[in-house]
Amino acid sequence: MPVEWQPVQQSRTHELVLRSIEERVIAGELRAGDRLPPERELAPVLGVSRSALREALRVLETIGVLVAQPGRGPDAGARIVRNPDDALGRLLRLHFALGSYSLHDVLEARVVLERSSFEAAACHAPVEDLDEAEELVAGMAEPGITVSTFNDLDTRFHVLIARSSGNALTSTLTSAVRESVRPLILRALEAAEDWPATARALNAEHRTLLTLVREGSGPEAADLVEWHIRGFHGTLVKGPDAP
Amino acid sequence: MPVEWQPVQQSRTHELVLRSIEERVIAGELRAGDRLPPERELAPVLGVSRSALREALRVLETIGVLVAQPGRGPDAGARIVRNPDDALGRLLRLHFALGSYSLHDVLEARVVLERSSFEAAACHAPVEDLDEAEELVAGMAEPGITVSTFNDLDTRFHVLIARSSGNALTSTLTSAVRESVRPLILRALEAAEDWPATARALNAEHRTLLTLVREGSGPEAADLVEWHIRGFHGTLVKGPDAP
DNA sequence: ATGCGGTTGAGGTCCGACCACATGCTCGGT
DNA sequence: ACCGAGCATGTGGTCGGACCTCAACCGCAT
Repeated sequence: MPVEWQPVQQSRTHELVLRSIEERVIAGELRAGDRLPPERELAPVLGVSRSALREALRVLETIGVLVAQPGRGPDAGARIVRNPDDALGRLLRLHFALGSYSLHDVLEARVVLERSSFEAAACHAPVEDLDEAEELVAGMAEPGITVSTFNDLDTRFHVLIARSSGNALTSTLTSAVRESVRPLILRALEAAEDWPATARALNAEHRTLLTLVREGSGPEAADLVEWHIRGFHGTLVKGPDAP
Repeated sequence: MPVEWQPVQQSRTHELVLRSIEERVIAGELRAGDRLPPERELAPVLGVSRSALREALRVLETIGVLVAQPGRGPDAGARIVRNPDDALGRLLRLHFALGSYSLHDVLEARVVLERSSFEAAACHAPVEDLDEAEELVAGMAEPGITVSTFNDLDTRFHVLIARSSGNALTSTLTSAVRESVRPLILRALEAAEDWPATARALNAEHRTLLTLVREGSGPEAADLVEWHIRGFHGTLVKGPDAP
């Protein structure tokens, strides 16, 4: 009485290679900073062609686990690294574009993640991060600021707070989720009726948020950022979205 | 007075291909279900070799945006799909193994995400999902259950609730985060002093959680799941972790 | 000692060939 | 007319070799 019939997946070679390297990483035999043997050596050792190996390496590269550099120095070759942010960002961006996730889903995720970020940041954010955030807010207060620059600084503001919360994982997730809706937000801002007023209003919230974080008022900051995000997304769905 | 000097990034060919396809996806020209031209046609059109194209396709495949099947039917060839879960799972698993994220980070992320999941599930989870969850809980109550099976069912329980919350994004994230610590949890459970008692205690919490969700008590369910997860991770850090 | 060019080894790219597989069609037998 | 065996075709998957670019290194000439 088998519970379920699962399709027996024949493995393509590069998947085998991938699994092999993956296992080494999970077993702790490969750690950040380690170097892999040159492709031309590793391929015959694994018993596959260089193409197959290269495809596996490429996958690891897009996951943010590997970087490769030509040349000869100590930095050359394939090295294990830890750079999840880009990979996660691209992943969510594409899937959001494909409609795997609705705008509502992203909104809720942002609220949940950023509430947590701001609450944690209020507890233990380094002052230098807050000073940097201050500069970003100041930058956004610039009169005559373009939509694009504002969007840029806004993203960096939210991501910075997430990073300063001390939690690398939620920081990465926050960043990726924020990135995934960036083009949408950009379009919405461009369609705003009174752009300077909108910018001023949004930035007033940023300033208040920063103040709350500085004085350690975690819950208040969390509530405000939820309101901030929800308000923002509210203008999104009412934006240039009537098919 | 240039604002910043940015390193001019020479792009590797497959990155260009990737960007090109990515743009089509984001622009909405490529949608889920669409098929790409055969590799042998597409490569010369893009002006690159098949190898370079294949590397780009491989990347898209690991992101969960593409699947490829040989053969000739209507299902053959490269098709755009939406399957973010595996990709995200592998990504977090590897990065957790590499130490990009501490156990504490994962704990906090789980708490935040699953609180949200359970709260939302209490509001609008389909009854069939809850019935399925009921079965999982019953399965975990089985006397003499092995650690491995329990871990399996536990994972499915949490992921199921996340999915039934109606938010695809937080569901994916929850699932991926839970998966990333699965081997760790497995080891911790195996090291438990009184395994049957531990299993009973954990499952009593599951049952209560399910009841709370059924009766729509969102906040209570959220609080309990936070306690549930924190307690669990508490045994983790005190577990077989003394080097 | 210094500066410059060749050498070397790394990844990046390309090409051409073959393999495995599933579909779809043709052809022959019934 | 029907039906099954078997070949043709088109797809991704794999392989091996060749060449390119790049960066460090070595050694010669200044």
